[in-house]
Amino acid sequence: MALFVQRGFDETTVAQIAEAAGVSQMTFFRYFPTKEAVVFDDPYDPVIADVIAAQNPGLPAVERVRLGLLAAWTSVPEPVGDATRDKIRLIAGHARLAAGVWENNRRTEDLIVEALTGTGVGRLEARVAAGACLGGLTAALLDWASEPDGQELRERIMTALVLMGEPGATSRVVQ
Amino acid sequence: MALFVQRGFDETTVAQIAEAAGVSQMTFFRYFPTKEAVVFDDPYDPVIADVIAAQNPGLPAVERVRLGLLAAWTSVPEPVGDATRDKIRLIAGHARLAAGVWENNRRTEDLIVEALTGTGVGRLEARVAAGACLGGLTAALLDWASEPDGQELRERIMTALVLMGEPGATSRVVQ
DNA sequence: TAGCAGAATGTTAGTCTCTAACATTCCAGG
DNA sequence: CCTGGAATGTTAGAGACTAACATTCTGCTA
Repeated sequence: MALFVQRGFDETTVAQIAEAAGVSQMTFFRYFPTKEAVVFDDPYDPVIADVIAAQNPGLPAVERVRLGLLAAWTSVPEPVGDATRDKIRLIAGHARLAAGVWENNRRTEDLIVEALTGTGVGRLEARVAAGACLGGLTAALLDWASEPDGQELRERIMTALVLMGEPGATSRVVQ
Repeated sequence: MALFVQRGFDETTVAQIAEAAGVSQMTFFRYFPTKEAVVFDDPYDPVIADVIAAQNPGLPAVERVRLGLLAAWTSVPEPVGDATRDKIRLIAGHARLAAGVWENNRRTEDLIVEALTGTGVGRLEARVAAGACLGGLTAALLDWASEPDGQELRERIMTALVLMGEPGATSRVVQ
């Protein structure tokens, strides 16, 4: 990550990473399936599915996902150091990496879809709801990273999730 | 595209494509910057921005984007042949290509953001609105391709856009 | 019609990511 | 000590893409 931040993603070769780590190129690929994987090593969050499933089933699917994500983010502590910010900034400034975020989001999307269809929501509706909310969330994330100032990430995400809904609807969140 | 559909994207080499086209490998790269570019050669739609800008400025940004896209899709004729369906199916079944859709969506997202901020919407709000709506739309598109049956694409997209909004709000569309 | 300029295409050689097959070193337990 | 498995290394190669340079093709002019 240090090399990426310093010289850029494309400009850093796997050979250089391996050398900096005092290891052979082969060993690098045994730990990371691809060069991109170094950037996308986020732990995956199964809590999200549970929180979404817990939202009021009487609401439209989009609202349940939105309120669920909102609830999930309020309970998560702000773990954002410079490293995370650098990482997201790196991603935001690189079209190929930014697209790569979606390879990761897909797992989360599937998880959300599963949680929704399990409670009787139609498949298309579930997919659209998940895709829309993750789309808004990701846009906010990348937007946050592109800014020089240091506003809190969580606050920004919360704002984004609120912006996505009808005014006043946030009072229906189930923790 | 025929080779991709027949043997798969990863299994088809540029050398094979070039040979099938009766051309050298070098010439291939002079027409397509990357192998992926063969799949993503959609013409870009500047109409979208105009239609979105035309929506009622009193509504929240997400609603304006949503209703704008809805209006844009109703006016577009259904141009979906087998070729298009094959293409989308190919993308939907390949994680890397599916993520690549977002490299394309980015242009559209920027266009929408520009249209919104031009009428006084805040940048974050505009980005989130655009990201969310494109997220839902893309989810519907990929979901459509993954199905065996032949429901109309436009109908599917319309349904998706309606599902994203509050019930009854669609009456506010401005053509 | 000959010839010329520029566009299109080809050749060659190379870099870089990633894979596979096989060899080597390291380390814990018997 | 020594032995078996894990971690690491070496070598060779496929495949996407780039750069420098050579060649052919095409349309236009003298």
